[in-house]
Amino acid sequence: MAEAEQFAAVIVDAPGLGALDYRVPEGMLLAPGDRVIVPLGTRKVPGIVTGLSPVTEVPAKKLRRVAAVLSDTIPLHAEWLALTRFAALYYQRGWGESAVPALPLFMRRAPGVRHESWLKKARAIGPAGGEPGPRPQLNDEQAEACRQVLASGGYVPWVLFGVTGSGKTEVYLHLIEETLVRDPEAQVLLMVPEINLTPQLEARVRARFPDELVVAMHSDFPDGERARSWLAVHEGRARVLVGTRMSIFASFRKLALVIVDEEHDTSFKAGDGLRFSGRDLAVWRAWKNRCPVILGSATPSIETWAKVRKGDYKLLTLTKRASAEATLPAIRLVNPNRKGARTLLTPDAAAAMEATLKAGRQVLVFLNRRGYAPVLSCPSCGWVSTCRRCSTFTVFHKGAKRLVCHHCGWQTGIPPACPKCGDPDILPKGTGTERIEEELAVRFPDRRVLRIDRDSVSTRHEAEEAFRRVHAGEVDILVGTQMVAKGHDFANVGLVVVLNPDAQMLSPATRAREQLFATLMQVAGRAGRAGAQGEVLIQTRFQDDPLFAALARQDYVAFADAVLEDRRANMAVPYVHQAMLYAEAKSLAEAEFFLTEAVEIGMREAPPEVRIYDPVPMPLMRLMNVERAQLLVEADERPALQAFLARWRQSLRARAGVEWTMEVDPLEA
DNA sequence: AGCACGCCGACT
DNA sequence: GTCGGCGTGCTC
Ligand SMILES: [Zn+2]
Ligand SMILES: [Zn+2]
Repeated sequence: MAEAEQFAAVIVDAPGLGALDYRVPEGMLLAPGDRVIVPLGTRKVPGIVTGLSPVTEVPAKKLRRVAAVLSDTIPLHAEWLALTRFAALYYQRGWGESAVPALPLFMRRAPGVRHESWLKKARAIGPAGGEPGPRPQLNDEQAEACRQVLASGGYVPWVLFGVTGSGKTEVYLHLIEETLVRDPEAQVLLMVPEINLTPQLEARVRARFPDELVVAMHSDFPDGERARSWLAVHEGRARVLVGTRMSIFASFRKLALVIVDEEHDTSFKAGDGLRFSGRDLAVWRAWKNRCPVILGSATPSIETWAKVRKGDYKLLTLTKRASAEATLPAIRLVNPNRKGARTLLTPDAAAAMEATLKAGRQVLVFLNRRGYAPVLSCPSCGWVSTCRRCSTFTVFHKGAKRLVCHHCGWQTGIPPACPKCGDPDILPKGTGTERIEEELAVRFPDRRVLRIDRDSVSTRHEAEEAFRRVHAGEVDILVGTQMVAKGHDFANVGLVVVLNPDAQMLSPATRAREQLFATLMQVAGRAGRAGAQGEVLIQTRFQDDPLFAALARQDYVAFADAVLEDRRANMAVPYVHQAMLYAEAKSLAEAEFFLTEAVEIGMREAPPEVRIYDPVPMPLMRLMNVERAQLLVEADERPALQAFLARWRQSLRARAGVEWTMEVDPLEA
């Protein structure tokens, strides 16, 4: 006897399309969450079943049939469908656009001939085995933090606030252990900011839980490996997932704890595609799963701190450095050399370096600028080296003998003379790590200087080798960018010199100050961790700025409270909510024209509480020969903004030659 | 997003 | 006369 006809609602990765109805062929068994292959126009595309119904509104002649169901594993869980749907609504995209690309390619392709054997191999991975690694005794603060979290029930967002070296990781490991013990099916997500920190932490987690399957996920993984981890988590075999922001879209069978390490790190925010915040989605996911979420940081982001102050997030504080003999470094502020001086390095800094080196300790010189000089320029006519494709300078790299665009990678050779006036005396202007390295080699001829930045160590292996040399004492002076601030402890560094924080002090970006504070706290944490007190010498002409006073006391709370007060007074984020509309075109005029039209449409649709600003060129106006403009939209209340965006997005009409995207909660506004 | 359809400029 | 440029619109 023939069964009643059934229709499947299927989401696909195409903009502006909702769920599409398809006929379910007789004999095909479908459930919500099943991955399918469906015809779309002339193509066959992957899709996800979101519902099944005996009726449809779609006219019969339009209806087509589901081509195949990918039945190699259990359907996607309802919680995962809810997550991707929320992300789509919140970040203003189609459901299919958030859900389908979140699956590894392997999980959205019709199975090939080797599919079965791959699955068998993928499912064969098991725990590391061996003896569990050491379980250090928790100090009373760590123990109290764990006690509070474990005594709580259901959804509670916690901020684990602790300085570098206060033992946050040990708290994570303890909470993970307890979570896994309490429920044999429970799974944990541990998110970390950067790929190069993943293997380190992954190894530590694996060593601690040798009898459990611990898997990793990050964008450097080839798809096969990503799919293997994905499947292990989806099927509930993996108990712990360690990964970067993309891992927030993993499908969990029973998520029982979410941890976001270094939650203030900007890498949790996706810069292209669906511009989601991995940290914010982590909080949503914990809420949905009625489980705790831990946001760990020595310098929480200002939006997170606002939630602590409001009482939305609960605070756990670790004040003690785990190694008892470690003391806070002494912070000393000195005036920078006057503008136009030959070098960035002040006599004060040089003298302090001399003393530290004499005492047999290492020096870390911090400068957040790669290359020899940010630009090459002609003193006679004012010519400056610029990128052919972007509206920016090309950076002078002396060793490589190239001028390089740090935004698009375009390069060119060093011109022998000024291309404009022929003057042969073109000069590097400003200072990067390469130049400092050169200067220090001259100034300290019998000291060994090592530079660590993305140019000097491009592979993970090279980076490890460089850090090994520092640890082994084969280096006296270490010159580095951001790269040295994160994750690595240098036990014998007695002095940190911060050459030019004023570059960031002068930045107009809203978040520049708090990011600088976080960076300085991090580099300061590199000094004095092996008993003797370390020193941090900062060259700045903003010595009265409360930022440095707070830094000297390592007082994040005072700093963050002051920032919040300022933001409230100026009605800035996080007290207002923002979205940005970006337009890209061959010319700035076209991009701005699109946005001007968008403003007109918006003005008709916006309720009074939504404020629409004027279109302006993006800070980097031209990138890769594409010119860009942006438009800021703001509201005091989130729901008003979201409702407006949803409607506005539908009204924006495509224009030939103009690409547009929307970003909710932009980092830069 | 793809992909087809369609309407105008320049080549065999 | 058709080859291909991309502007426009549709996909259950
Ligand atoms: Zn010149
Ligand atoms: Zn460029």
